[in-house]
Amino acid sequence: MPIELLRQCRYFAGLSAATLDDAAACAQHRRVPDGEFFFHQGDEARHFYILATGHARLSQITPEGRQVILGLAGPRHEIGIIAAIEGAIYPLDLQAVQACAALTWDRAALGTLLEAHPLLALRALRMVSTRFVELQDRYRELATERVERRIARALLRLVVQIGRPEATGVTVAAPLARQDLAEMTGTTLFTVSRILSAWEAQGIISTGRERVTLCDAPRLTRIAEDLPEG
Amino acid sequence: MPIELLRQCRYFAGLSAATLDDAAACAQHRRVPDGEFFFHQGDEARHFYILATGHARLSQITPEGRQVILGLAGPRHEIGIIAAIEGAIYPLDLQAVQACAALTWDRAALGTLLEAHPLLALRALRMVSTRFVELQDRYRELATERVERRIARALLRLVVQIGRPEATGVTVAAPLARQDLAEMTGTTLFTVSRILSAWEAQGIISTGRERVTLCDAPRLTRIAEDLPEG
DNA sequence: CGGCTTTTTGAGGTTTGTCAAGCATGGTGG
DNA sequence: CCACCATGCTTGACAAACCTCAAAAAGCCG
Repeated sequence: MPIELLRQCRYFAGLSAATLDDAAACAQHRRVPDGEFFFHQGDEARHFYILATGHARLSQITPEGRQVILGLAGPRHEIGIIAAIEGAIYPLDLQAVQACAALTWDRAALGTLLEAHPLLALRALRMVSTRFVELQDRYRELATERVERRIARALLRLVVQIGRPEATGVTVAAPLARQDLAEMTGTTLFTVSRILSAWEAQGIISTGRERVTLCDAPRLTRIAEDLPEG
Repeated sequence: MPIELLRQCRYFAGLSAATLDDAAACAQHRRVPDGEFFFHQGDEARHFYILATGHARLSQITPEGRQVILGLAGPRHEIGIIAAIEGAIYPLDLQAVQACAALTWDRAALGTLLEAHPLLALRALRMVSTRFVELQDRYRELATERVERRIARALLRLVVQIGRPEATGVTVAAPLARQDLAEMTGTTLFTVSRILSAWEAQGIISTGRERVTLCDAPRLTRIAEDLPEG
């Protein structure tokens, strides 16, 4: 079963059976109940995780106590490869927003794996680089776009990343409060509420308590990209 | 001479003489005149650079043509390790803001080096991770801080990174227009101008055309961190 | 000096944040 | 099953931060 998960995640995808076997052999299982933290910002980075079930929030806290959500992770997502680096510390919090199960490797296991399979080091580099580019794009977005478009893009990302298809549209499969969306887009829960209400009135989305369902993706994409109304 | 530069930059610092020799052996030299581009966003990433002299701007362009500056690079800075990854493309522009000289490695040389010295792959991972964390902190800053504090922090970073000590303070050693600071902090040149004028009136900085000198670093730090006036 | 770019400053408008009050929702325990 | 409660959500009024645009001043270079 772990092997299947490895095969499906990007980090191990397409690697040799030997590599997967080695990786699975030294993996451990960990369960984290809803609301609990996998780790905190500032902790020494001892473990690399691959989520099997549940969703978790990647966030930072400002010195003033304000939270910034950098993303949500779901099944098959890799988190904390920084643990491969000696002396590294986690740069953010990872908190379960649902009960989660994950595979995990400690530094020793990771070190052995990377030595035995040098390709894994390049994969790690590629993974971090990819994340870096994504973050860079979001930095640009935050620096140049208005709130409505930022929320539109955040929602589209969430739907792609952790969406669950339903009769009326695609629902974000993790609990998602207005406050969460605000902390993802650098705005306030009030502004998010106003914008979601407006979209709901136009039939673009349907919402509920901690729930957002995207009904008209093309329309939201037009808002996100500022294309002409079709 | 190249070896000396390698020894001083973070990526190669502390590595064995054999590694440095190998790296120097396959390095090439490149000069880039003021205003020209090392590479463009979207180009296939073929080269890794270490700047020897001059300063260069890391920037992105939005689809609407608005520029966002992600940082300035100076001597000893490493840029484009992403070239180690097959098929990667540069995620940003690198443009000389002064005449620059750099050491550069192409993908083939980089591949050979990384294979011969596996530590270099982990170093690369560490470097990208460090940059990632820095970017993440700036993302948080942009999401939560007001303009004045963002400009204060940007200026403090520039002074640390590429500052040149002078009689009256520390000057940012690259040409730095109000527009540049605006594009670094997600605001407009008008707002930057107003804020710099206010700081100059208080004796915190002194400015000129495309020049900023920090005179009272503790005071600017208090603005950046929102500490009480001392 | 003359022409170019950069910078300053002002006036006015828009977006967005702040705060207060009340409403909806979903779970819980009687 | 229903009342209750905690939590999340909505909406309004207002204020503040910031942007936009215009015009003119200042600095630099030939």
